[in-house]
Amino acid sequence: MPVQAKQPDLNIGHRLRAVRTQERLSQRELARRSGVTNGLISQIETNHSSPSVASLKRILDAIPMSLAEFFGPDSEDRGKICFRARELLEIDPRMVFRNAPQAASIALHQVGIGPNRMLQILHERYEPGADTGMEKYSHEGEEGGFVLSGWIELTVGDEVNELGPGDAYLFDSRIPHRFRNLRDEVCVLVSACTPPSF
Amino acid sequence: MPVQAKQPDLNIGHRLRAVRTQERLSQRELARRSGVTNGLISQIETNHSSPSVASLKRILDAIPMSLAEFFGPDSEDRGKICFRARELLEIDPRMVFRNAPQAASIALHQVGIGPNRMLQILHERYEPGADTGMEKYSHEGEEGGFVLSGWIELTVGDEVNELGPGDAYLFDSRIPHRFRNLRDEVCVLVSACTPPSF
DNA sequence: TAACCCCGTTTAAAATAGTAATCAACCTTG
DNA sequence: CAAGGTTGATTACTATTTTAAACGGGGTTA
Repeated sequence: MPVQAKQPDLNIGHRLRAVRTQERLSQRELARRSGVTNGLISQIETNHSSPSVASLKRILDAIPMSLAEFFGPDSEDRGKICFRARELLEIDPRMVFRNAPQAASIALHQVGIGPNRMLQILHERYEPGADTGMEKYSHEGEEGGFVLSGWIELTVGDEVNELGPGDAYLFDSRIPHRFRNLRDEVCVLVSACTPPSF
Repeated sequence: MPVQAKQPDLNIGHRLRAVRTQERLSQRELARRSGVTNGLISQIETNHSSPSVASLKRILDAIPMSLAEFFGPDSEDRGKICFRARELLEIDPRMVFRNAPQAASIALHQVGIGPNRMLQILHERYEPGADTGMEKYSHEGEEGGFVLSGWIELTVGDEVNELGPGDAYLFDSRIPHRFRNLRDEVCVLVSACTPPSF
């Protein structure tokens, strides 16, 4: 039986071993939980066999970890953890919303500084009349938020809604979208996107 | 040859057909570009065969699309975008914080339902004395949040901080962490993590 | 109608993934 | 040191994927 490395670029074996050991599981224990044999896990981790996605899913389900997570990018860096209210990074809205008619009346405060994060959290404040303009489309990922006070009109694709306190949103960043404050009252919200788009 | 559906839950076939047709490619054309046979693509799309990850990768490379993208949230699915305050999904804190001494006094409301999202946004409410317990370590990704009112003690690794209104945090989910409300006042915050861990 | 070109599906053979069992090596504990 | 437990790796054997080549259908053109 010739033994040969099958997928040098797609190192499933290394990744699987990494997640398994991080979970402090033995091959046998993971095999028991996932319903495959320990031999298979050994072969996968040593790249002696390239699993079917069905098998890989069964194994990851026992972690549990999604296939998307498994194939996703390794997060690496660390940095500051806590940020005081006045430490938040103020961001110029005109740098973000290029063609916004009323960008000046938007205040953005970002949690953390590094561009190397997977998650970007913003405190956003929209004065009456504030308008981001229709953003063509940003990068892959998702964007969501939670309205704290006031009202904001959110346009995503051809869907339009006005959200109030306690309301929230979540959408695919690739769809063109726009935020507008139509009311006389300031609107405040907390948003998050992944990965950072600016 | 008995024909049977193999993976009803993990509908690779449907997904692959979706991305292929969106690329305006025929099975044969995609087969030519990826180096597999058109028959295989047909069988995968009809769920008559469950591909190895190696095969799936070869096919996706010809799109091109990463495995993470492929298994990520459906780029096509019509997820809801806006969620009214009372539509938020209430989550049982005991399901999230397994060994929490005071999990019952934590209220969690999630934006969106699907487990297939890249971004999980939560509205969290900690009663006085609430405690998540030290979470051993969750999965890869980042976690961040923004304190709206009250005070919360956040322990990440060996770093301890108490955060108040306007303060925020952001850290690597793999580091053990804990939230505790030491005060007499309710603490409310909005958090986000990527990717979803539950 | 026939001849052609594309499409997606199906079929028998070849290649490979997956199983069950065994192996040697490493800890513990007595 | 020996017994009993664990670990990860390896081996024949079986089940499944994957290939290569057909099949049947729907257009277009002559």
